[in-house]
Amino acid sequence: MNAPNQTISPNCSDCPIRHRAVCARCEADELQTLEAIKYYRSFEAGQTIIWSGDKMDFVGSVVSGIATLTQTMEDGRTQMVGLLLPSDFVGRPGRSGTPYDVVATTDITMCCFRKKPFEQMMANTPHVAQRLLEMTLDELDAAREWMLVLGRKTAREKIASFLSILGRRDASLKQDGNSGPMVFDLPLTREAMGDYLGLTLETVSRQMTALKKDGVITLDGKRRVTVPDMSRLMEEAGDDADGGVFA
Amino acid sequence: MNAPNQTISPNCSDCPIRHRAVCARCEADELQTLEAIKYYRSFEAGQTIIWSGDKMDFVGSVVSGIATLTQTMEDGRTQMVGLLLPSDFVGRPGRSGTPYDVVATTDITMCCFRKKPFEQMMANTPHVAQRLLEMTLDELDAAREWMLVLGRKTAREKIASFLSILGRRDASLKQDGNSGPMVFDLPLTREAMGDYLGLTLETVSRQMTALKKDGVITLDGKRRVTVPDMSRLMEEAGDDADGGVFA
DNA sequence: GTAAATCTTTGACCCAGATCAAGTGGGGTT
DNA sequence: AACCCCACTTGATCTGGGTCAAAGATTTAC
Repeated sequence: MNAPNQTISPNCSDCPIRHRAVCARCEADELQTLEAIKYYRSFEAGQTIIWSGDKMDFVGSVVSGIATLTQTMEDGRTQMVGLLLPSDFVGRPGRSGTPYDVVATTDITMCCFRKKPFEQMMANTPHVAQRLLEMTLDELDAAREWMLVLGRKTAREKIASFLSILGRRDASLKQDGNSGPMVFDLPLTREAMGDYLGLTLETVSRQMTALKKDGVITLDGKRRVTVPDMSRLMEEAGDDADGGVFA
Repeated sequence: MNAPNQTISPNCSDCPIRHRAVCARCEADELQTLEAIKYYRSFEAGQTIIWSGDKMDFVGSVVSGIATLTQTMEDGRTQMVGLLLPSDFVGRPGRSGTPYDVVATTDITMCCFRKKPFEQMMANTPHVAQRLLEMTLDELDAAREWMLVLGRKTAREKIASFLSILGRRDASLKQDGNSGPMVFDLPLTREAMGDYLGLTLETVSRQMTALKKDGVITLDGKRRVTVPDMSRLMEEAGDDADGGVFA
């Protein structure tokens, strides 16, 4: 269906992901194999990277761009079950398929490893399996936190939770020393936000407007968000002050 | 807070969990250590096994009884994020705490391993880490499937999804050759079901009545459910015929 | 530069599920 | 047997968010 570009790159120095993903250890001696089997792959905005049920012959990390994990019912209702931002890992070592679609929301580049050799390497390198386990536990925590959002929060709280998570993710990526107001771009349309939050796009729009009116956020255009007071936003989200995990 | 009973048992022959959990391999040579450090722990219905935020110094499997994983907001809204049935594994190797409460719903017995030695063993036994990873991926799939339920399904579909998952879990435990109608007991109150499904207890009750009236299920008392036609139930749940994963 | 296609906002109305408020019924205890 | 305690059911009403519809506002295409 999609014919992705595919380029081989000899080293990982341009991966901005050392600190989170597996790729983080590309230079460790025992992982030189990773370096050897690594390749880059790009997809255009809107392309489906993997279809639900398809076999997936690689694992990898997002280098730049954004993708979503979505589940769809026969009648078209869809729920986003994950958001892949730069540095996030995709892949299910030991599994052949995915139970959800992976869709590029923007143009996206990924750093990939073919699954077979990756798994082989995993079997020989205990700490990689442990690292993978750790990442998977993070994702599980995030998914469970999101269950609370979906099951029990109001529309306003859902939007605030989303913005809060996104803002924190964004800040940690660009290593903001959280000084001053937080500014970031929404990587999703109102409809995609609705699919993440279990809301309609109209409700998303209305609640964004309401948060703006109440001074919780500022909008510059439709997509650029400024949060003058993070703790205020988290209060709106109904979170404990400490905030939560989200990958 | 809770002072659980604690008994040391010399072997795992009474664990009905060989096929799923880590304990499954108690007899493998390389895992004799597991046998050595194993112990049993019992909790009464209603006891909180671990409080959110507490450190958790063990991992283990449920031998008998049922426990729930729940998250609670300051104002008391709660969302169940997982259900632990016999054979399910609890624990976060490499993590010190849990981000949710683990509560015994019935009297429960668990087969536990102290975390330190368990982790040590994990580091030396690659396939255990891989097994753990696999189990965690299962849980992640289940959590994501549940996100679709919470975010996009109607009350009736939620109830049907819950019954369908529970019925299948129950059948696989007692190795039913799915012959004839499926019968099982609800391990949860209407309120707990509501907390799982993001509904109020009244809505749960009403939808149960409606499913009964429409012949999708039969109720014997409040808790015993009969499903005459499983595919009918799954249709009500809005699932693809193949059904989904749930741990 | 204008047209077409999106994405977003806003308004009017409606309905599924929440909330509030009585009941019902079974299982213990004395 | 009479009482209590809980889990559960059922009814009446309310409301947050969905649905339907119609404009803006941006971006893309030619």
